Amino acid sequence: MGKYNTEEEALQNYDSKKYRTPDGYTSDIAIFTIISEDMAPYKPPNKILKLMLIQRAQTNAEGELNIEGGKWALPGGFINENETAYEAAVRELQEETGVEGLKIKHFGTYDKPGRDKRGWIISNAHYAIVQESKLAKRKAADDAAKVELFDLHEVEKLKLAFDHEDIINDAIWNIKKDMALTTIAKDFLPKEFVLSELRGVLSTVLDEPWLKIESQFYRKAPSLPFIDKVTLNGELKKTNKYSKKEAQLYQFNDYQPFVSIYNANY
Amino acid sequence: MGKYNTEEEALQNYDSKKYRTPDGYTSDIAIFTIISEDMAPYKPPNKILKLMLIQRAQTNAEGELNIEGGKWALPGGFINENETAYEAAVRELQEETGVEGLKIKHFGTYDKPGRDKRGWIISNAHYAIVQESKLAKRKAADDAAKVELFDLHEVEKLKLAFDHEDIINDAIWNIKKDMALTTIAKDFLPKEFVLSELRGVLSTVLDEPWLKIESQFYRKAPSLPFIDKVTLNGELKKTNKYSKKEAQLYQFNDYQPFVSIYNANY
DNA sequence: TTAATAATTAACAATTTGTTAATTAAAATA
DNA sequence: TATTTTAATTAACAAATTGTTAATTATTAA
Repeated sequence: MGKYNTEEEALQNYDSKKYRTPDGYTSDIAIFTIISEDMAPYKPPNKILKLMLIQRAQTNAEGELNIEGGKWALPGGFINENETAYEAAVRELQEETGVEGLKIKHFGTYDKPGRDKRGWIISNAHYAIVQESKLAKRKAADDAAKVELFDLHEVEKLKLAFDHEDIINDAIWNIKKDMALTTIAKDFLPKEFVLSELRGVLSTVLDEPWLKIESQFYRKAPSLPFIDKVTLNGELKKTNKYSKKEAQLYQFNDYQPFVSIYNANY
Repeated sequence: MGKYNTEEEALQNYDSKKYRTPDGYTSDIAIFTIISEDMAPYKPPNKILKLMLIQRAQTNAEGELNIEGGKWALPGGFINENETAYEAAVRELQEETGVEGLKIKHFGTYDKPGRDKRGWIISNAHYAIVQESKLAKRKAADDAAKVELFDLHEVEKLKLAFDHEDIINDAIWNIKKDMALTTIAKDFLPKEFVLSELRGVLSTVLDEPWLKIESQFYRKAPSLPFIDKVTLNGELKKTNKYSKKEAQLYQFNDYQPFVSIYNANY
């Protein structure tokens, strides 16, 4: 027979100090945006994937030297007891950039011993997709000296804090995977878009022959089951935003594509 | 000028108690196996996906009432300061089942406030794939009263501890996704297998027409780029293990298939 | 008026599907 | 021994989809 007869008694006696517990629980966010460079009128703009990073301040609000000060890092912060890592990421995205209601996804946990000199600190990594326009009102937060958007090849050259180089590489890998396997492309696009815009977004991360060869993409795309031609009272809705001839507008529908390696095209 | 002039000084002064920290950091593992039921000689066996669960003991080693005692749960335990969640999962898999060197994958973090009555306890969820034969030597561990393999539809009826129902549903969803998109089927198969075995493994979790319709699967499968026909000094290697007529043996190669929803077959 | 441009359609051979049927080899049965 | 049964494998063929090249369609710019 045990010392405690009810779960209540056992709970009251539970000692969380029996095990060594983490010194911190944090959320980091890789914030991606795709910027459009207008090359010429009546031409689809160049699209480039960018990652938002902050430069950690040398000193904190109290004037103390900051850990990993001066290095570039993913925005993020400590998780509160009454929220999940995901909720903290949403909150921090709002705090860091002032934007909300965006696509955000947890993709990994980083807990390698020694990753943070301050102690046993666990990071939950998320990526977020933000429309370029919304990032305009971004502002430097408490700990951030600077906020900047980087090309992915520029990121490689930066001095990054903690294990953020690993996290960023995983984030990029995850966004590529999701771009190929899910309809997240829609989070980088306006509600109604033309095929060249869709191709531009996909091309920022994917490098497959069916995408690179224009004619192949344009022949297959109109019959993809998860996008529809936009109609306006029975008429096909078209636009001249990027071309002289009118181009058909498309929008994503609710179809959830499911693919497999066993019936794919190779 | 800050109070500290070097990072060393700042670090020494860093107070991990400034933030509320978690009360525990754990790893849980959904251990899957596929059991083969021989239906008749010269017939491919029925394959069924099973999940290994433990029944939490009513009392612990000290005779105290156990939290969530009597309920079924995923095996798992506390993570040590000097290891990652993944390493803890590997260690615990070894402790629980005595097996090692298996496919194991982290698929989620569970940290909803209130998920564990003992406090702010975070779980990192993994799934593992274990050959049925290796599970034979499984044994009940410290906290476990019983260890059992369950069909997925049996699991739904069990009283599960903590938020393990959510974790298990996510584990099943992840194993389906990975079965469709990666070559993990190989972890459920012998090194050399016949097409009916491969189809049996895929069918335990997938329910697509190209798989259900026998003739379609058998016509397409031989040309999949990630499996090869096994040869033995120039000759095709065949077997009679499940059929009267000899069947071709196949093995996975290193080809990493990459699929996308934009050039899939619908 | 003409050239240039991006979107779109057309055309067609090559390949891949979906489907049904035939063939093969060994075991089980009569 | 002859016949039937079974699972694997091949064959056959129409339908659909690809890969590829070329033509067509509105515009704008020259």
